[in-house]
Amino acid sequence: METLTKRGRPKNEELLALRREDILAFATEKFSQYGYQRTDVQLIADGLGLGKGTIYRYFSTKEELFLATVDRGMVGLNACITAATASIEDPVNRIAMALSAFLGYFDEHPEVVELLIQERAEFRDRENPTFRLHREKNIGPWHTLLEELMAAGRVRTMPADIITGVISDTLYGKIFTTYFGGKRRTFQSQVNEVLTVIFAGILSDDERGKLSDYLLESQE
Amino acid sequence: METLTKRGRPKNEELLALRREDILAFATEKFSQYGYQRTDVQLIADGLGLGKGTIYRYFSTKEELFLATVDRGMVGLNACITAATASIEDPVNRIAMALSAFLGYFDEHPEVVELLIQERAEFRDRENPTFRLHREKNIGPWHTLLEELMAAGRVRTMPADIITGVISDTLYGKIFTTYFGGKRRTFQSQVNEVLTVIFAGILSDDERGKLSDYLLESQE
Amino acid sequence: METLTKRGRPKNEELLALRREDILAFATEKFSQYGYQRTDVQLIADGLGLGKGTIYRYFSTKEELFLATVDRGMVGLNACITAATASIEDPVNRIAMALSAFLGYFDEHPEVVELLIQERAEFRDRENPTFRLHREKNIGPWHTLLEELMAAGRVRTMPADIITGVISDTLYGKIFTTYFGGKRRTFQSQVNEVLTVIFAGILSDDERGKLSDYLLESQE
Amino acid sequence: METLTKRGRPKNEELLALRREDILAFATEKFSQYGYQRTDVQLIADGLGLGKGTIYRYFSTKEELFLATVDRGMVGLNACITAATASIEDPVNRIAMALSAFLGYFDEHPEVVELLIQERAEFRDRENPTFRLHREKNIGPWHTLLEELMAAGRVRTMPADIITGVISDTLYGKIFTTYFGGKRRTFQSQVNEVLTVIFAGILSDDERGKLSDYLLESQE
DNA sequence: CATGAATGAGTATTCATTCAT
DNA sequence: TATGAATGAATACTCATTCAT
Repeated sequence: METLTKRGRPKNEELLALRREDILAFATEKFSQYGYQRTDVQLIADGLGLGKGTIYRYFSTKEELFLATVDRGMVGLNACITAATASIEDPVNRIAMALSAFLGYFDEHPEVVELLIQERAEFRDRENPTFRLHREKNIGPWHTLLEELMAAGRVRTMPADIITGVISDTLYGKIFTTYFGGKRRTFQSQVNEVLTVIFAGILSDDERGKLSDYLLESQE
Repeated sequence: METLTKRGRPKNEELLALRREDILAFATEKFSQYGYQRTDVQLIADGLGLGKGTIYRYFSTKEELFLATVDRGMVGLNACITAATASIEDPVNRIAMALSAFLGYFDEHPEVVELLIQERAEFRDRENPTFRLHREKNIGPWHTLLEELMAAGRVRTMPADIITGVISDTLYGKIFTTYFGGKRRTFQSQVNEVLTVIFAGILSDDERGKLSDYLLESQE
Repeated sequence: METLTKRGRPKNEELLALRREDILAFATEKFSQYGYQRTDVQLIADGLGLGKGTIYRYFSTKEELFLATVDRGMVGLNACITAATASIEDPVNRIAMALSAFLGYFDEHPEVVELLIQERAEFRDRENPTFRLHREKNIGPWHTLLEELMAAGRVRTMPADIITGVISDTLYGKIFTTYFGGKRRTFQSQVNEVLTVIFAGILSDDERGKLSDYLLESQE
Repeated sequence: METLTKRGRPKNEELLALRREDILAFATEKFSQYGYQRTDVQLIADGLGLGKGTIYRYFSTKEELFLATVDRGMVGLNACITAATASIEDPVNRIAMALSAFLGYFDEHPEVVELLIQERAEFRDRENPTFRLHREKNIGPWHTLLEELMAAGRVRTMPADIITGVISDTLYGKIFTTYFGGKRRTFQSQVNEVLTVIFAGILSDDERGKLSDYLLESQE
């Protein structure tokens, strides 16, 4: 019957989504700034000029709010990698761009690194950490790509998940340790270091000769 | 320290034996089990059969107690690496053994990984995270070693700190991500994966041919 | 009330029918089920398919809504007693029927017992508890009746309000304590127990011999 | 080992019990004054000059504290009845004294009535309401007594639990309804009313003639 | 008229730290 | 010296009520 005579204040879906995004953006900032435990929900509400109850209308617990910020961060990462690699034809270059986009995303959004670390520390017992859910959802095409490159002799033959595993470890290790002690090097040099070592390890002898083609150029 | 000045029979051996080390060992277990925030000092006191006030006689705050457990973990790591590499003559093998000992230490002491993560999450603003203090204290000889290997043409020429940086990132990334989602592979295969990729990246062409010599042998 | 002035077909019979009575009936159920404090207005609105604001259009506060449910319960009690005694000629029988109807009402509507208890607990400071307002409004004719019975020698001579007081206490005591610990006996046996003891106490010696005439018959 | 060398601040059992009693006494006052819900634990702590945490050292939840006050009230009731009936030889008189002591206890401790009502309202779902636990624990000897009186022909023959049930209902009804609307009559006249009606109902014809012997004398 | 989004006062409970014994 | 009783600041979450649409 509601479909016929819509009564009462209509809800504005668009506005709701905007508000949700506003809350997540601000909560991301605060959680990354103070850590999960020390971020009072009141602080978030105040900072947004909202009542605390309003926050709880959108996220029923502080934990849910926090995990939603992590998810948002990973969605952003994925979008960034997709955008960066969309137009790259050459598969090896695609991989290089993906690594670069991955590091670039966290370079531009260090707050997301904090969220990952906080999640790891405070919710260690979660069965499926957010980053892992996203990794599993998005890793498939890269495995396919690597296997094609192996077949074409451009990458050394080995199980694809060893490669993505090491890459993943390296990248996560890098973002964690980088922000562990403050940035020490430029984004560009970080990317090149990773590419230099990892590509040297996985590329076939032929491709290894062209390694410098895949590095970021100095932006003088 | 009592061993020097103690004369006569102490009144209560048993109680004297309960000291810093006992507290730290138990606190390590609990902090890694429940996380920093959720570990009550009371819990630690109870588990040791001590009064809460006694804990505070050894460590003046909970934070100090926690950081002391992290430090204890790093001291243990260093001792482990030193012991593992002490009798190895060949420098490349020493490096391989150090990597192996590093991974092996955290494999045997996953609780120390937790401590590092907890420290990172809860005390992000510390100027000098414990692991970094220890890294800086112990990295020097390895840089020297690498430079000698470069001079001898066994390792590709590049700044030594890039190599140790990548190794460090890889290792930390590995210990973090490994315990992120539960262990996925055996210790041995982890070590070999790391060695395979990293040594392929840093060794000179000659040495790369002998890569398999440095891997752990299957323990069938 | 609409029945007088309504002309033409109302726009939405169904919605008009949802009114005070529907809200009160549902609120009675919920208040008795969860207690005053733990019954959210939202719960009532949801259960009725109404907006929360709509509830507030009928009752300006939660307290007002609650007290209206208690009043409704007492109105129902009164109607029940009136109906049960309307056609009884013999005054002693009328009293027996009134007691029976009283117990019967709460037997059939245990939710009203809850409302009385909740009112007592949550609004103790009200000058005039709902049940008392109704008692005072309806007790007069019973006093008159008792006095006539005393004059006729069928009831022992004593102040009528002592009798109604004890009866009232007994009945309220019974409904409270019955639902205190779950029902323990059948409605019929409860009525007979009360009648046995109370009538034995108030009836004259002559009438006491006929006591069994006033008891409920077994419904085998 | 503690038995030998007792270390640390010794606990003073006596003081602990005193403190517990102080807390219960004050909490009884406040719970009966404001009701369970509206009594802030802070209010109790403040009123006692204690920290809120101290209250929680003695009672781990507000609910536990509250239920302990109810239990304390029932223990007091029992002690009062025991003391009042201890030296009474005549069994019928013992019963009269017990009823009198019961009503007298609640007359002197109206706050306990409030606790019972609050318990009923807020914890309706408890399997064993406090008053019932105590009733069941203490009712046995009274049943025995009544059965002996029946055998001796002093009380009409009927199941003893019907008598104690009606008495219990009447008494609880009286204390509830009395405090429902404020005291209306003196303690003495209440007792006599109850005795008059109930004893008339349960005593044998012989004993009924001596009913006035069991009533409280006017205290001119 | 009807709605439900927004609000924010209100509250039980925890736990690091102190200090009297 | 060792203890553990006492403390009170800190904080997530609820829900009656309002009011813009």
